[in-house]
Amino acid sequence: MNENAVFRDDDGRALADYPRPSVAVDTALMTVIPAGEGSSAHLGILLVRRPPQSVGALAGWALPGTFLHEGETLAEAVRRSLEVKAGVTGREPQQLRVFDDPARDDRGWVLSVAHLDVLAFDDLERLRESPNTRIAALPSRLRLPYDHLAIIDLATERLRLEYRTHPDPRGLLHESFTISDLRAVHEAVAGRELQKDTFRRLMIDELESLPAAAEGRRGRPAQLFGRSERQAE
Amino acid sequence: MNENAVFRDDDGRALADYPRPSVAVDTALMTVIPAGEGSSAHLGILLVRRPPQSVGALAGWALPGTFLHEGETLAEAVRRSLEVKAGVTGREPQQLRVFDDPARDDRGWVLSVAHLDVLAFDDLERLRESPNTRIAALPSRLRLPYDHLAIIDLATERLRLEYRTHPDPRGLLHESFTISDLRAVHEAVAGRELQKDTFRRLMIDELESLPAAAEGRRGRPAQLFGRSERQAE
DNA sequence: CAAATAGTGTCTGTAAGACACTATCCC
DNA sequence: GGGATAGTGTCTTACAGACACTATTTG
Repeated sequence: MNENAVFRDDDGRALADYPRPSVAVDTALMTVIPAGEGSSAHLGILLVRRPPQSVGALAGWALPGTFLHEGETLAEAVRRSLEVKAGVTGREPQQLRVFDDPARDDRGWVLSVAHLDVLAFDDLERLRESPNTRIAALPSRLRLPYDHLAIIDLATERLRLEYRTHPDPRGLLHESFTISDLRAVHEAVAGRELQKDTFRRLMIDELESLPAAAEGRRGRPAQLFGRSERQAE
Repeated sequence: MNENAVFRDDDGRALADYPRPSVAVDTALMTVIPAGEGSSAHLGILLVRRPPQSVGALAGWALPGTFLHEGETLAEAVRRSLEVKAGVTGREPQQLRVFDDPARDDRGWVLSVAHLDVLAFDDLERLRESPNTRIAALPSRLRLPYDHLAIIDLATERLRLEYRTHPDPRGLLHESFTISDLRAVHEAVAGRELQKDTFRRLMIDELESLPAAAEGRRGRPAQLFGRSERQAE
């Protein structure tokens, strides 16, 4: 501890003199919803039902969030909020930006640090029965409170950047997959169709081929790939 | 105000129940120091002298920063700290990230939101006489407190990204300049030499040529350019 | 003239995009 | 064989990087 600077800031005022804001975290937990009948794979976002006492004029769904506790890092607060509110274990929450409009929350002075986290759809399957969570397809027409729509936009943009140059940096696929599987994920993230030949040549160097082919599908069986070490870069 | 949710969070606890962190801003105000005798143009960072009561084991220089005041946005706090600590008017503070290690500041629980801002060297000239500020060349061997070295690295990286694809997004040059001037700035930001022919062809489409040539220099006079509208993109 | 800097012509290698073809499975 | 999907050959275009040349000034 610094003996000279007993809780004083650079301006010489004691820290306790300043009013302090509440600091919250809000998380866009994104996933790729697999293709169903008539729909191709698409982005999804985890929403949680807001408890009755905090429901205002807006709809009852929101991004999971919580207030930062003392002695806790932001990432820890994000993981805690995902666990408590949705029973989901997050992975690598990544900061997007701080929302700092002093009037953004009518409950008081609340800063919110927006985060992005990503989980494979399988890991979210268990939420299917819970009435307090949902996975909404994007773009969503739901009305969300605070800056949550802006957070989702930022998160989508960040995710697109990450997937633009790497096969599966966030682990949306599991141990083995075909290049078609991977392309479906990329098309969902990018929000547009990708050419199969160009895509293959772009990704093939960063994948590790497995000694097996996909089974039980139509057409010529495809080579299976795994995540190579290079993906971490 | 929301009548139903009288200062309660989503978990039903009153906001006042939670201890709140102090929130600070720290700013990497960067510039490009023009070429002198024997040295080419290079990046510089504004440092301010820390007042005696806050000086700990580390050296007496730090990035300018302050605590966030009530009712203030982060950008406003950044501008205020630049004005108060260095007499400088900042431009467009941009968030880099939140430093959130609970133990990062031994004065207490302090989150710091790191920012990047940029000023042309001319606008910093007036600081020359002040003993409480300095513009340090980068990379600096100074020992700085807290996470300030990490902030500078982040800021440098961000600046490189911005200048990689645009002529002068942050206004490091004034109304008119030659492509050589512009290249000197880019070499300072990138930290390496750039080829003059490739650089010219990369930038020329985003510049607006002025009906004049540079005077008072050696060699063939160069065309002058201004910032075109496209630079805002 | 020489020195110095501005600006251009042009070749090379790489890579994305696009089209068309071949390959191999299931029914 | 027909349908479906996997995978490749190859052409075009674009563009960064590099080298060498020409252009225009000052001293």
